[in-house]
Amino acid sequence: MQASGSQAGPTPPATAADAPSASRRGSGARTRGLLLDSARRRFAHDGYAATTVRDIADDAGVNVALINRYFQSKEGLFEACLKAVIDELVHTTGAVGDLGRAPERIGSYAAGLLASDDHSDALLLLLRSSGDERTEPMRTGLLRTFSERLASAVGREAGEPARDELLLRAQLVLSVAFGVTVLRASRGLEPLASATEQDLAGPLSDLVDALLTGRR
Amino acid sequence: MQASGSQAGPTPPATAADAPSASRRGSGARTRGLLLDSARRRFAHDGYAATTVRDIADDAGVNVALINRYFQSKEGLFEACLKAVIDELVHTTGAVGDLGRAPERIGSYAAGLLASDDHSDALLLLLRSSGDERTEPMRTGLLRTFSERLASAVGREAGEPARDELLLRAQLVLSVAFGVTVLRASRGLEPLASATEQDLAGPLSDLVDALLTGRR
Amino acid sequence: MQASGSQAGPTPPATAADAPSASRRGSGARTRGLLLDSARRRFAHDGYAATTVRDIADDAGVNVALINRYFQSKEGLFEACLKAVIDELVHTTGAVGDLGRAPERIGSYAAGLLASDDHSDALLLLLRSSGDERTEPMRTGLLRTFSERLASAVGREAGEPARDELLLRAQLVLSVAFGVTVLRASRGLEPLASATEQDLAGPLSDLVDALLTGRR
Amino acid sequence: MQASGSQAGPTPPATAADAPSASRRGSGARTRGLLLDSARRRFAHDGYAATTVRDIADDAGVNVALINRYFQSKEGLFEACLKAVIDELVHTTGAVGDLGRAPERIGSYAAGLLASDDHSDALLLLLRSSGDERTEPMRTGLLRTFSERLASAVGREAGEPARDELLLRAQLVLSVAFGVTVLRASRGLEPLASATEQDLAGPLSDLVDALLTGRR
DNA sequence: TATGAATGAGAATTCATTCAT
DNA sequence: GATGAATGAATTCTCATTCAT
Repeated sequence: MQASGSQAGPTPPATAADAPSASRRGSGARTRGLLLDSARRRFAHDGYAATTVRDIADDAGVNVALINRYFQSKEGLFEACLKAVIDELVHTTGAVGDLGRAPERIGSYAAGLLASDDHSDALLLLLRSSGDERTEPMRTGLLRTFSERLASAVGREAGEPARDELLLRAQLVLSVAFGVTVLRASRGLEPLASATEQDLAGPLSDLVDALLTGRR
Repeated sequence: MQASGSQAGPTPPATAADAPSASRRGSGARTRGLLLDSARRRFAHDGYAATTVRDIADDAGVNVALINRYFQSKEGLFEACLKAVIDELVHTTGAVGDLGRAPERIGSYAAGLLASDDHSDALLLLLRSSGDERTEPMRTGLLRTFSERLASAVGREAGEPARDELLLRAQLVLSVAFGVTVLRASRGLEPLASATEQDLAGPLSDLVDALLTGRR
Repeated sequence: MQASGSQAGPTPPATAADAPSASRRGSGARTRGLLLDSARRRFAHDGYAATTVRDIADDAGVNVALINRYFQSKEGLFEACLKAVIDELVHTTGAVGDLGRAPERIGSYAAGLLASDDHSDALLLLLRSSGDERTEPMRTGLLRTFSERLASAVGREAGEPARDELLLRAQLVLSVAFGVTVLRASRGLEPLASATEQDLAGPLSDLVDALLTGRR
Repeated sequence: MQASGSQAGPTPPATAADAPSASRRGSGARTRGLLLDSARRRFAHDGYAATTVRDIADDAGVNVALINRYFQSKEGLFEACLKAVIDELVHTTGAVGDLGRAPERIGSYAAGLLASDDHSDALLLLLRSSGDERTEPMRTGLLRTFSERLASAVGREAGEPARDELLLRAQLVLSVAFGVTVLRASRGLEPLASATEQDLAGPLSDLVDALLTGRR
């Protein structure tokens, strides 16, 4: 579920032959989308500083100068990616509230998230920084939102520990998500690296259960 | 537990008052150590590409050219940091085996690790890459070692689940460690950002308990 | 006979008046040519190590970064110069075979070669090395070709001495060419430094005659 | 016949164990000599700019800083080499006058010169420049002296051509010497590269004969 | 809208030289 | 006299960005 459509296999070079129709008129939006897609992948995997605008443009099969045309700057492109990712995640995780307090439902929801390449990239991107302080609040805001949703999804429940304690525990759940993403991105640590959604669902449910629905 | 002493806050400019005596002869080792220290911090927090050799040298209060003198290249310095960190962690986590199967002991041990700035930097560094493929095996090797130790620390126990399942669960515990480190590095996500060792110990013990020892 | 035209005195700064029109689109080849020209002169006269890419770019009236754009590296530019020079010389000296055995024809041909600034630069460049071993065969190959042509131009003749002896003598003729070039480059050794083509033709014919055709 | 004694094989690394006696006192002169020797070789073969003071010091088995101690600067060391070489050559070639007008004597004398590694280095060094204009006159002076000696060695003779014409021819003889040296330094052009003194003597005599003792 | 060409700032690295034992 | 340590000036190269078609 990328910002803009197309894209089947991973990192499609998007050759010029891709768009035989609509040669000029209105092709701007398409180009913009292609750039957003490849930028997200590059930024997520290599980090902001290690990514070259030329890398991105080449991946998108598009001239470099167009990055500045459509996004003003590399920084601007990064921000656009971040915004897109945040929107996506806010939307996707809106469902968390509906999951109710059942830990295994949260667990398998998380497992699904982590097993998808697209969502992995999204999480990864949230950990990347361009060095610009302005984007920090965006990132932190999303994390806060997310952990609050998670806390309140189970918070009505039982023992009702101190709010902060519950929030901390929710953030630990979040930590697992990021930790798994980050370790899986390293490629090479088996069995985690190639664990399927099914492999992850069980352990994650246990984990959520232990942290949030706490006896103790 | 850095290579060379001092170091309290982040990036100490190494004022002249740091070491008033022993000015030239034989001061090489000290300089090397200062560079390793500031490099570790910079690489861990900003990543390899975003870190400038000048940043590092300035932090260490030392001439830039000395980086090449002592480490051949920026890349060489990074590798040296990685090696140091790995040695440290292998050593530190050697104790894991002795922790026995008690989850709360593992939990509070992990809490101590995560609360220390030095160890946070170490974990963070493990996630950074200079782009050189040669360092990948070092990283992965440590992670493998670590997760195996963790698995076998509890493996003797009871039900003895399939080795891979246990390993996966151990790697999920590792994931939390990395996830927490990565989120805490963002600064700004409260209460996680300023949680103390005590705050973390409880939830982490629950987590370890659920993942490793647990009924399942 | 340079890659691109103009060029009278040494190091022409390529004033704006050089090419007022055709400002951007498609000007790449021209720029490449300007760089090749100034590089050849600089490398030939100052040697590889003593030549700065900035020198070359300034001589060509062009931004330094374009050297890397068009030739990848300083080394790449050097190699390109070498290739161009070799092609030129192989072509130019193809005529040697046609000169037949008449020594005065070879002598005056050589005189013409040595008196031309462009060809001097070509010979000089053949003596320069960037330190890269890969270019050695190119150089030696040309010298071999050249001396063989020279040898066989007269070889059909008379006594037909041992092939090696003849080749050695041909290489001595080559040596004179390089020696003269090298000494003339020093500027300051009169009358050699400012000897004209006519001044050189006679002595050189005698020399060729003595070495190659000769009674012996 | 190097500037300072010792030195058996080519490029002896001169290990510290070389001088077991006279540990300190008076070792300065020795060090100076070692440096001059290795500098000459390096400068001759690699050129001034491509040679690092560290190369030289390492070859000599001596600390780098001593170059500045004894010769003030890299430039100073180069000048010292040049002076030494010039003195040597002025002395050695003083004999030319005595050779009389017999071309074969001059030829075989030249052959001896070219076949010796030491003298090759000397000639090579004369073609190297540090970029400092001050050394130009030294070089040119020697060349002038030498060609005049050569001219007057045969000048008394017969036809007595115009002085300039004779001088030019003498300089062409010089050119062969430099040309051969330069081509032999390239290593790889056979048979010239490994021609012995005997191989060279004959052709060179012919050449000298044709150029200087000219019928014509 | 798109593109090749050009630019300038900044990065790592090398190197001659100087300092302080 | 000799040496390891340190320094600052250069040099090559990369890269985001802007220009002119």
